[in-house]
Amino acid sequence: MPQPSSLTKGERTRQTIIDAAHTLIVEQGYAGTSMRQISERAGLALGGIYNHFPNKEAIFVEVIISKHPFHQVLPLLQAAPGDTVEEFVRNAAKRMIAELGRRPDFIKLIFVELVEFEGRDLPRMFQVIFPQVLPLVQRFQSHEGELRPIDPFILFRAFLGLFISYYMTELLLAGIPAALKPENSFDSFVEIFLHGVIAAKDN
Amino acid sequence: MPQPSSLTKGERTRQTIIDAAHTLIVEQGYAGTSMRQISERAGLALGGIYNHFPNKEAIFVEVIISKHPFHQVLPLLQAAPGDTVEEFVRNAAKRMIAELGRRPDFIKLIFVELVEFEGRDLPRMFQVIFPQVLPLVQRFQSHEGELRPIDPFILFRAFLGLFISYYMTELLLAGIPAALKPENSFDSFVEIFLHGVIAAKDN
DNA sequence: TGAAAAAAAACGAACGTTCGTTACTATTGT
DNA sequence: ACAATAGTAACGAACGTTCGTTTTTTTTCA
Repeated sequence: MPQPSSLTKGERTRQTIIDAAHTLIVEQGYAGTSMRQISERAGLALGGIYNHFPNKEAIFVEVIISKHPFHQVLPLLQAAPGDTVEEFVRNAAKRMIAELGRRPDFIKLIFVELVEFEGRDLPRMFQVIFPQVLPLVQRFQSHEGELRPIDPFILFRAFLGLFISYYMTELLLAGIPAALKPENSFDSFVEIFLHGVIAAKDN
Repeated sequence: MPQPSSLTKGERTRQTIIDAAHTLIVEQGYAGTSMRQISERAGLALGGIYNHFPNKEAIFVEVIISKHPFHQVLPLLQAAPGDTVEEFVRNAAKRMIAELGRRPDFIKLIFVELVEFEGRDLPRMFQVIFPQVLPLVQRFQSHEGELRPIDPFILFRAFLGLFISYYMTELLLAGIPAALKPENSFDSFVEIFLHGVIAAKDN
């Protein structure tokens, strides 16, 4: 019975494999995940996988490319509303952290990439991701007058680093006594970044 | 009679194993490193390792505890000179990035920890590391008057995040066309952080 | 001190298991 | 129909670990 789907069966199975591999690689890393685990989670026989991918590494290259956090986060950031740079930064940061919170495995995929694919596919990843970053940099550039004279690409790096590390430490602190964790960390991070980049008002 | 000043043979071998495992785990991750690789690099027969460690995981727990970057970085930061907060931040950041540059494997060990030991030994790690962080937070606290009213622990998180991510992106950008990389990134990062945290001078 | 006894450490083969991959056959989708 | 997709079984290699044994280091006691 042909399902009312524009996708062919093979394409759907291929996506199932990618999804299964994705959740496994996030939980266990690349070397820690076996083809048998993938086939099991995908509801497929071991041999069947090789109709869709030539080998294990090809699966994970596809996982990292298609599931890369930047695909979801960057457009979200770029579309953040805000006429002033302050509004823009606040909204962009809020969006990013909300998205990271919704998908906690985003960050871990980057780590797996760094740990197990460094020097192999990392340059390729960046060729895919980097062009998407540029429009966001321009978004900073458009507020040039309101900002300190800092290279907009550095602005972007600082922005990303600050809020990714906010999210990371927030994760780490999950196992720490709550008494030590201050409230409103998020707002403080926004404050630090805003004051760090906004030009002093001369009036 | 055991010499109190010199290490016993077993202790020396144990350290050799830890060192070998450390370099391998940084290069390949935990699951990607085999006991045979460790034994080979340590110049030891495969079976000999088990005179010093009960199993593979015990080795890596020891690696992560004894080689954790914070052991080296935190004291360095705490001892950073500077009477004003500006001098302190600048020197501390400089020291940290210099140390990270000298030992590029520091960061990767944290990634391996996060990817492959998450939820297992991470709480224990933090029990070891966290007490070392507190004196550094106090270092920020001592400059309270010069700073915006931000929780000092958040200050510390922002500081670490900003400069670790400076270092990370600097690494990533190694594969990117040099034309896109602005000069003096480091100083810009320091500027952003300083302006972000220093109270506005009222004069 | 120095030989004997004990303990620790190193060895290398072998264990059972799991790994990624392949070959081949059966089934399915279009 | 026939290509695409699924399943089954098997391959050799590598995995972590254990084994009995030998070698080296440390301790004991004259």
